[in-house]
Amino acid sequence: MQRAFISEIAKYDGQEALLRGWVTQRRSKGKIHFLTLRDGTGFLQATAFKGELPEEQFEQADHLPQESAVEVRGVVRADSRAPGGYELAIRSLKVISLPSQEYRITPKEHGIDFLMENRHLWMRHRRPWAVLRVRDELERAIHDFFHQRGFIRMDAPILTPNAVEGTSDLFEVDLFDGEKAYLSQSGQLYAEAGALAFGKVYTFGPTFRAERSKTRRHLLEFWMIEPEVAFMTHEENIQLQEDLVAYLVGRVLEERREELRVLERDPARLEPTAQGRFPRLHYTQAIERVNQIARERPELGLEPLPWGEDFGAPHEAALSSQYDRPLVLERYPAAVKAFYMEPDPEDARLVLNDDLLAPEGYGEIIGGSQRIHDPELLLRKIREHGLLEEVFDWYRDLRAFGTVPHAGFGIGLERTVAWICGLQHVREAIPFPRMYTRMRP
RNA sequence: UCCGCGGUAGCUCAGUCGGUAGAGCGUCCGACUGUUAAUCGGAUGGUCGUAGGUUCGAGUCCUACCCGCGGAGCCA
Repeated sequence: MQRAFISEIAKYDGQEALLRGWVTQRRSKGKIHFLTLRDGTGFLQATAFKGELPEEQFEQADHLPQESAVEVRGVVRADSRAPGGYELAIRSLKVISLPSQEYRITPKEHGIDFLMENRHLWMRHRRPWAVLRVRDELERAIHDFFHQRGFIRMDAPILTPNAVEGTSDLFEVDLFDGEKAYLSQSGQLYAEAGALAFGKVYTFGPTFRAERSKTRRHLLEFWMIEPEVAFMTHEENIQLQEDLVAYLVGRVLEERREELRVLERDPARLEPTAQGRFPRLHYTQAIERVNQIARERPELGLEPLPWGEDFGAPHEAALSSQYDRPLVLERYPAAVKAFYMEPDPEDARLVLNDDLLAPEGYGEIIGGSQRIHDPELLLRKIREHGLLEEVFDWYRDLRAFGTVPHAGFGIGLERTVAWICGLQHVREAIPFPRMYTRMRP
C-alpha cells in the first residue's frame, strides 16, 4: 500500500490508506480511542474502535504517549464530527518508536519563554507549523515575483569590511593576524554593483544587527530581501514595493488559507492590501498629521514633532493606524537619513526615500531610496557623514564608469511574516530566533 | 543603555498580617462506544531565581546580584 499524506487525505475518502507520522494528542472513550496524528503536511484524527483492529494494538493505542512515532493503516472517511472533516478508522497500528521521556509541551497553556526554550520541539505544533509554512510561501512568492519581472538573484557577501550605515552596531569577526571583518547589516552596496551589471537584481540573505533591542520587532539575525534596479526612479521604486507587497499578501490569501485559519488570522484584514493603491504621505504632510493627532487625541500621549526630526515608533503607529493597508511615507529630511540617498530636486533639504509601514501597528517593513549617482555629490556626502573615503573606493567606481540613476529597497522577511500571520512578536516568524536574550536552541 | 513588570511543582499560576507549601493541567493506574485543551475516581509531584541580612521564626521584610518579559532608542 502506498503511503498517503494528510494534506491530500480527501482523495482517499472511502479507501484504505497508510499513514506514517506522530501522535500529537490522545483521548479515550473506553472502547473508542481518538488519536490526533500529524505527518508534517497536516493534522488528522484517527479512531481506534475495539474489535476493528487486533486487541493487542487496541490496548496499545490507549497508552501511546504524545510524540510516539507510528505507522497506521485504515479506512479514510468523511465525518463532520472530526476536526478537518475527515478521519482514519484504524485497522492496524505499528509503533515505530516510543518517547524515552515525558514530552514537555502538553496540550495546555505555556509561556513564550518555555516554548522558545523548546523551539526545536515546539515547531511540531500547529501554530508554529502554520507560521513557518506561511514564511515558506512568502519566500517562494518573493522569488517568483522578481523572476517574473526579469530580476536576477545575486547573493551579497555576509562577511564585509565596513558598515553601510554607520549608526547600527556591527558584529565583529576575527579574521587572520588580528584582522577584523563584520557580519553584513545590508547587501545594498553590492546590490548596486549588481544592478549596474545585470539591470535588475535582488539579494536574499541573512542580515545582522548588534543592537541590544528587546522589542517585538527586532532580531539580531534576520532575513532581508534587497532589490536594486538601474534606471529606476523614486516613483517607480515605490510602485515596485506596492506591487510586491500586494502580490505577497495575495499569494498567502490564495495558497495558505488553512494556515491563516489555524492562526485565527482574519483574511478580511489582509484583503485591502492585496488590492494595492497604498496611501502615500510626504514627510512634511506626515509631520502635520502627527501633530494634529497629538492635539486631537491627547489620551494617546503622543509627543509633538518639530519639522526635521525622525518619527518614533509611536508616531508611525498613529499614522498607519488610520489606514486599512500599508502606508508609504516619503521624502524625509536628509539629515536623518543615510549618505547615499538622492536629494529631492524639489526641496534640497529632503531625500528621495520612502518607508513602507504595515497596518495594524506592525510598523516599518520596507525602507528604500533612489541612490546618488553623481560622483562628486557622492564624495561630498561621504565626507559630510565623516566616513572614510578609501572604504568606499569600489562603491565610487560604480559612479565613475557609466553611472545612471538607480533605486532599490530592503524588505524584512520576519516583519512581513509577523504582520501577515498576525503575530505578537517577530521571534515566532523565524525557525530559530537569535535575540539579545536568546541564542538557544 | 534607560524605564516598568516578573522569577513558587514538568507547565500555567494562587499564597492574606511574617507562623507546618497550595490549585488546575501534565504524568501513571482505573472507568467510559463520538472525543474536540473530553469527563469521572485514585496516585505522583518543591533548592519558593542566587547570595547575604533582620527575626524565636522569611515564599512573604531589607540589601546586592542574576535571569526573563514588555516598552524607548536603533532599525527591516
